Amino acid sequence: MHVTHTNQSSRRPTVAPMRTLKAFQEEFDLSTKFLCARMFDRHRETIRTQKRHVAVGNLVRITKTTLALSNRTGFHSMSLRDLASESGLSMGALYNYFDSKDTLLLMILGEVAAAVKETLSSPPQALEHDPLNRLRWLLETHVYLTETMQPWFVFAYMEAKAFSREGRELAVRSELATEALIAFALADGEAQSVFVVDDIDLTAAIIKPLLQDWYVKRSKYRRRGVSAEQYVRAITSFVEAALTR
Amino acid sequence: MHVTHTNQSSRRPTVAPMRTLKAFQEEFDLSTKFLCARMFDRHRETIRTQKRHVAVGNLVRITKTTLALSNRTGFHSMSLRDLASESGLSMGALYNYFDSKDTLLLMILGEVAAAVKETLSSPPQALEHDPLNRLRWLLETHVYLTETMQPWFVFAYMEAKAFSREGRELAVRSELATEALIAFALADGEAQSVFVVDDIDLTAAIIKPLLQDWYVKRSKYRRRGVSAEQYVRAITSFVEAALTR
DNA sequence: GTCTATAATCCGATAGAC
DNA sequence: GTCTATCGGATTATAGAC
Repeated sequence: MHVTHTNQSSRRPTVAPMRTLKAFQEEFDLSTKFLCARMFDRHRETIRTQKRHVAVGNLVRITKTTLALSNRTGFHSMSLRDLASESGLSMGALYNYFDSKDTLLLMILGEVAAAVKETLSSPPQALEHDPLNRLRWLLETHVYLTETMQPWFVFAYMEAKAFSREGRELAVRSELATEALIAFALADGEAQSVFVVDDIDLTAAIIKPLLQDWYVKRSKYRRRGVSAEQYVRAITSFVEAALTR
Repeated sequence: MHVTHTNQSSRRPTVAPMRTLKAFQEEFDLSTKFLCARMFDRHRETIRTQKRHVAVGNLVRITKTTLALSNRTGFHSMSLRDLASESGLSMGALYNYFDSKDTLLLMILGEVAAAVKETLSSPPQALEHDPLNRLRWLLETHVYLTETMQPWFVFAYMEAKAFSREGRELAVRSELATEALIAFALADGEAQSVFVVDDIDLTAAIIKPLLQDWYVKRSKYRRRGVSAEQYVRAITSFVEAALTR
């Protein structure tokens, strides 16, 4: 483990040691199995199968297949017959886990929103008065989070608009929350003269797409051999150069 | 008309006068009517209606309705019945203009790709050896282009993956072309010591989402009262601050 | 709890009248 | 050129056997 040398007096504080993707994944369990277990707990009353290990196992198969098929051609064009045959369950069995196709969508969206909230809203205490490193932590954690749950985030990004008002609002709220966290770090940095920011909200708004591109265009970066760590470094140095004059 | 004062010796060259959105729209005719007229010319052999003004008028109604319905819930979930009733044409009449739903998708994608190519591949001659202002021109022109054709670009962005290999490849090629234009300006600026760029392709790749966010998240910026001109200024100063140390 | 079989509906596409 | 009517097939959702 490295030791952080913060040097507030120099114009360019030293870089806090970056977590690796692996370290992040050891800190937060975001495995499909774990996420589906939470999904089961959250929808116990509507899921007819009550044996926990059976239900969770089937939810894993349902979720994995749904994400795979939807991210190829869209949730609406995925038929429940395809989902049934690809996941190894029957049509009738599927309806033990959700009462409509829309509900399935909302169950997945719900877990994405919950993961964002849980992961991003607890920055380390030590960074409370250190806006530069809090921004770094935010960018890094977001990239690692979306890297770990990539198919989930692509799904949420592409399909949120397609269904009920409830789904759309969930997505909008989640997105605005992330932007608010960025804006907060920017405002703090501005107040401490660490950053030079003209319009805080607008700047936060244009930092956001840098985070989204990582999972939306994941295949592009994979083709070019860019790792999550490299991407974090790239956007971090880009953003910091833009914010510190 | 303003006169451009380029001052290559100073570290921060003076800003070239920015076109307004209106000036751009007077330079390029990107009205739905004009785009549908080109669409008619390009598909004359498969469109059964031969009277030009009739065909173009109906293509306008078809296109406008398709973009409106698709951008709300996705192209695949828009039924041809919805398209017929909303556009005021009958199911049968629609099939005079395309032979399948996929063809309709490709017709729209084709006009988007053509508009990108035509608009972005002819930067003013005066900017040939001026990477800073060529980058500015590129960002500005892209924002104005996508502002003018916003529903078209959202459609291309969201639906390209959903259909045939042909449609996907069209979208990927068009996207990479834009990225190459950015990369070219960056490489040029690096060679002239105007920019400091570590990894040219990666930097170009992360500038791209700044351009896409303008049309993908258009409603967010509308809600906040951000104009196209303001957005251009925001991303231009952000990018330039990041590139010039 | 899961399966098979089927109901009820909606879809893209076409044929033929006008 | 456009409309109405209709075909074959696919879709979501359910009923009932095991």
